[in-house]
Amino acid sequence: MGKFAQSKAGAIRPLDRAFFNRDPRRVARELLGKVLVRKDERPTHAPLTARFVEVEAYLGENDPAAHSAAGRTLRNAVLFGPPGYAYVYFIYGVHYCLNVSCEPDGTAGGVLFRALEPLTGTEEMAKARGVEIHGPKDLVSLTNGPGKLCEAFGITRARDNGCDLTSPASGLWIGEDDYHARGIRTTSRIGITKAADMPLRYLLYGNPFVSRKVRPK
DNA sequence: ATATCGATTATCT
DNA sequence: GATAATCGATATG
Repeated sequence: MGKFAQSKAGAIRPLDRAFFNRDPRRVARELLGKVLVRKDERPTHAPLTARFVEVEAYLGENDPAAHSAAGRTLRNAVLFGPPGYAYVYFIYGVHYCLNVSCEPDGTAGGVLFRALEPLTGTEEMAKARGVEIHGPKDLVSLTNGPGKLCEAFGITRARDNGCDLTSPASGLWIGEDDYHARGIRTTSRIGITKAADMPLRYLLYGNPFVSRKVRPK
């Protein structure tokens, strides 16, 4: 654990598949406060953990902004499969983004992971990101964006697309501890042009690790 | 503080 | 051949 880690995670229990076998809006809201875990095969290797503070729901074939809007392709096949699996895509020729599939097999729908609050393994995350951490405020830049969090966790399509996020055996999974998420807000989604006004972005209001600030109204 | 812009490639039309 | 669920750098108020 890095010397600037802010909060601790208690014992982390994996979420079950039923958690993801629901409407992506419900999954998105309830993912806030849960924990993303990366633990690779090396026994001496400390796990990377970080708490969800910002996600977006994508509604499958009825959502013009979703990658699944035009039907199943090789790229988006995971979204059409069973719930609880990682959909990783490559964007702008530069970045990876990570989603979890939702709803039953045959129904597309997913949640994009937009920002996390790092808990443990921050030194390795900084190394993966190519940044230096001099103080607590620098931790923000590790995981406050969908491309950044993938870089911090070493997530690529070749390595992680299709992996089971309900199983610690997969090395990348989602769990819960006793943390209770407070101050959930919704806004429109970021960076899209179609269906840009739907309020499907979920975040912890005031949390410094979200990708963009939200002004009070 | 906000705005604009270039990078770089898998994927689909 | 065009596009893209981003990021970091640079410019400007």
